[in-house]
Amino acid sequence: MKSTPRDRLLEFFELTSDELDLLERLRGPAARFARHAEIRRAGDKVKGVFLLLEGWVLSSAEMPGGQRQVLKVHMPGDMLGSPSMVLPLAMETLTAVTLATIVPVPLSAFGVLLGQAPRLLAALFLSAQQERVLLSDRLAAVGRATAAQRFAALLVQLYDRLNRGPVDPGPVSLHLPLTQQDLADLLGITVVHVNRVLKSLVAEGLIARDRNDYRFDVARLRNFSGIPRREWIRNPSWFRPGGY
Amino acid sequence: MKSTPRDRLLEFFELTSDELDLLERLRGPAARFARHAEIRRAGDKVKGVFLLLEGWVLSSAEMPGGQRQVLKVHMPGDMLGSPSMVLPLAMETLTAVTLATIVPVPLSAFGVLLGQAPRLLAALFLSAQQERVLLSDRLAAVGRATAAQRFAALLVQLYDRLNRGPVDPGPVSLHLPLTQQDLADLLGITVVHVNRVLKSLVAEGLIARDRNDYRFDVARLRNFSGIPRREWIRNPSWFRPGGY
DNA sequence: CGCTGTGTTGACAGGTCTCAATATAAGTGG
DNA sequence: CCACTTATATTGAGACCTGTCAACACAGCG
Repeated sequence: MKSTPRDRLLEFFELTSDELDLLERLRGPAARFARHAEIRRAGDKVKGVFLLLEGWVLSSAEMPGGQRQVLKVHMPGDMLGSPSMVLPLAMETLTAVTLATIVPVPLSAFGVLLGQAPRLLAALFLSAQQERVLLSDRLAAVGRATAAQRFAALLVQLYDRLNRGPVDPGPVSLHLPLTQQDLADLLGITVVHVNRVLKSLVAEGLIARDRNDYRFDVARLRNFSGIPRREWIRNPSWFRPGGY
Repeated sequence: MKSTPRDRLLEFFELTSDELDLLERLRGPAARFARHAEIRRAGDKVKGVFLLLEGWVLSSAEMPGGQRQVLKVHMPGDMLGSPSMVLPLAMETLTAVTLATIVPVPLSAFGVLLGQAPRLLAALFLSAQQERVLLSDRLAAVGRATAAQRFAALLVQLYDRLNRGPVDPGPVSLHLPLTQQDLADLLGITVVHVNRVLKSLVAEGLIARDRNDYRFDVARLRNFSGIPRREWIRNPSWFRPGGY
């Protein structure tokens, strides 16, 4: 039961099959990218957005010193590169972390979408607001939490995206196809320090780790991270896209 | 020539006067908030969004230890609290930093807006993407830059919002109605450290300061900060909201 | 005038980074 | 399948940035 772009658009309210079909028709041909391949670089001219069908992708900003800050871990169903839609030159580099299947959506096609399917546009609008919430949580963690708490927050956030249950379960396991360098760029710390933080979290019993497989108690780790659980609205009564 | 909500919505393309009038009609009565007054607290039930007509407002997330991370400095014309639109409980606390005039927009009214004016919705969608870009730049600065660079980035970003010229001017001056505690919560550092950083930036000649008035060379400070200048699209050819 | 918020400074502790070396896993070409 | 190369992980020592605690200066306000 993997997530698709449809699922992501249906996050907040239902859409008709006509609306969803429109999205399908606008798709370009799917392309595959190997691990570590760059789908688009920051600074490239913006030609469109991308739908992620399979695999994980990182979007990151690059600093002058060659450092990078990973902005988001994208999973199947995500729309990639949408913030750069308002820019002539892309702000984020998109890098595959696993073998990834991607469908480019040219800006012209996206314009049609926005013009012809107001309810779809509304879904995209709410989705953009959701992304702002997630980014804000990341900013709060990076700005005001210790490295260990940031890692805890990351683990929990990734878990939340993969399992959207109504309540926190007990111990769970999670496989991350990310290198410690990826984690460092995600958390805003050094590779060396990532390693030390992992060791200390294991020592304190907050997580268990075998390679890239992590086991932890969601509620306990979330509490440790300091980032609250986010509940999302669903079919809000105030929302009537498409008129009465 | 102060900015209004109209200006913000017109950032990316033109709107008809009918569309803008719709927005005006949905406004509730304006309210005023004194310096340091809280307009809404994180955790409050989300009842709507707010339009900022006058003054500056901070939106911030709060951490368990009582710490806070300021997410954005809002200026006249901004829509406040929109990320929380997808949440039952607000994620950000909104605090006036100057005497502020604010118009609440209930969610029901906002729903009407989204349903009846697809072009307005499109403008809001692009605006949300723009906010994602700005938030991402902040995350990159907080995650991968020194405290001095973060402050430089903040100064330049605030300048950019107040003066949107096509090219970086030479020396400019800027008054910030923010306490050093505000700056600390914005940059993810301590008040004490803010003070030290300011002193060192002055010592190196990158900024001049008199109280809350700062003078600096925009291009030089931007270069020091490591955050690139963002150019925004305007009337993109691909964008045809409302159909053909 | 005294209170309170804000700014400033110093000494010290702690978290994180840098540099550097080694270990382990993964990938490649023969 | 092995030998080699490369990527990734791990560990240590010391420097640096930033935080903590505490004291004092200064400004705004009643």
